[in-house]
Amino acid sequence: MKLAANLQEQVASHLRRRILSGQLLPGTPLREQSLAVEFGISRGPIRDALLHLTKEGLLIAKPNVGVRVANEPSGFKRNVIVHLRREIEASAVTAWFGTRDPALLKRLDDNLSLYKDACGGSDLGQVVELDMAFHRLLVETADNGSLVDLWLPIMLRMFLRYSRHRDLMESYHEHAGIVRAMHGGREWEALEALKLHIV
Amino acid sequence: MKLAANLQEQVASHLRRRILSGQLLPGTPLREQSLAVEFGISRGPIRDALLHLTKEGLLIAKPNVGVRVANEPSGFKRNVIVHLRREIEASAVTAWFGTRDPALLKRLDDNLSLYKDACGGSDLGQVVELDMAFHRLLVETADNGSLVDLWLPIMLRMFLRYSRHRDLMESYHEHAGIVRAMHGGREWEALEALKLHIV
DNA sequence: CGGTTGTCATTTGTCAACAATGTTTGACTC
DNA sequence: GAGTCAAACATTGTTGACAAATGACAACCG
Repeated sequence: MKLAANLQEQVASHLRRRILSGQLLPGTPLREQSLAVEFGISRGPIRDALLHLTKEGLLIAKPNVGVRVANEPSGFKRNVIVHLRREIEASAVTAWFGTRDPALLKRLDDNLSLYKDACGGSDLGQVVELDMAFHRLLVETADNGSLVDLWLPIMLRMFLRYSRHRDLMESYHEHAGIVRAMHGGREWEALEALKLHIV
Repeated sequence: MKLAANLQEQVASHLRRRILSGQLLPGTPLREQSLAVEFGISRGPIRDALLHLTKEGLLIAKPNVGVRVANEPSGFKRNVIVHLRREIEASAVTAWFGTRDPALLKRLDDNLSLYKDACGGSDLGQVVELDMAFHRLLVETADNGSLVDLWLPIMLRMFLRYSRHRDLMESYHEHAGIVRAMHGGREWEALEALKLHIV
């Protein structure tokens, strides 16, 4: 985890985690002034952070009224999101099989062992963090990470209902299966496992 | 064109148009202070607007340094973007064929006639505007427009190289072909025309 | 001469006060 | 008692001043 230099990023990261871990439920309003006193800073950086999160799809904003935590996507929208994520991550994995850079495998292995522990524990925020980190690693490797900014808002919208749709340990085994196929150089198997994992 | 109440939106729209129409080339730095005096307002709303456009992918930001107009996506990234746009817009059109609401056809027809004129003229900004409006109409109809915020940043990134990759009049005929198939209730033909149009 | 350090101008980051807008409350009318 | 209006409040929008970070360039040292 890298710590951001500017307040804006710090606030954004903090709020993002609180939303994704379910501490802030959909519909909860976020007031600039309250957050400012909570973080002990002025409203400026708070505004920037809220704008960030709004564009990422985690908050929705109404002019002159404020922002609140976004609702889970509808079934229709979620279905589209699933296909988009598959498209992006599959493209990245396919690209990796062109190079088979072992550096990625190392990082995925490291992530996996942490993820396994987290799934056993009770810190949902940690689980979300590592799950996202895993997929981010996949996306980052392709084309100098050019897909990340495309992928992130899509991923985040999907994770708005994270807590409700997953058996954590099963999720770990799916990750492990993907990495195993990559280790073995079995491209089709990796892509298939990835596709089945993203639902 | 709807005029936004707050300065932030006005600035964002204005800059967005200048970028998409090619008046601001990739790499061009945008300084908060300069823009503030140019628009005759303070730096606050400018900041917000730049943050907006950064999240939309039109600008890239470096902390403590500033923003500049983003480069065209790489070939690899562009290819992914094409698939994402196809997925989103095809989903929307498929959903429309479930209802066949004639209101959309009316709006598309109106857009088409304006678009035809624009493609004949020389105002590239106008052409871009109407082209985006056409596809936005498609996306907006499905699921109460829930796909728009997903679709917009993807669309915008693709339009960063708008001027270079299109014969305008041919683009018009492709739009017309899609609408024709929708009028006739020929779903497969509409989807196929859409897929061929997005390249 | 190559590299390093210090200074300076430029630009973004942060802040607190003020203005404008939206929402709620409560009196007033019918 | 239901509806309407206005005033009070809460919240976001905007502003200008100040602080901190960055990059360029010149002076300095090896």
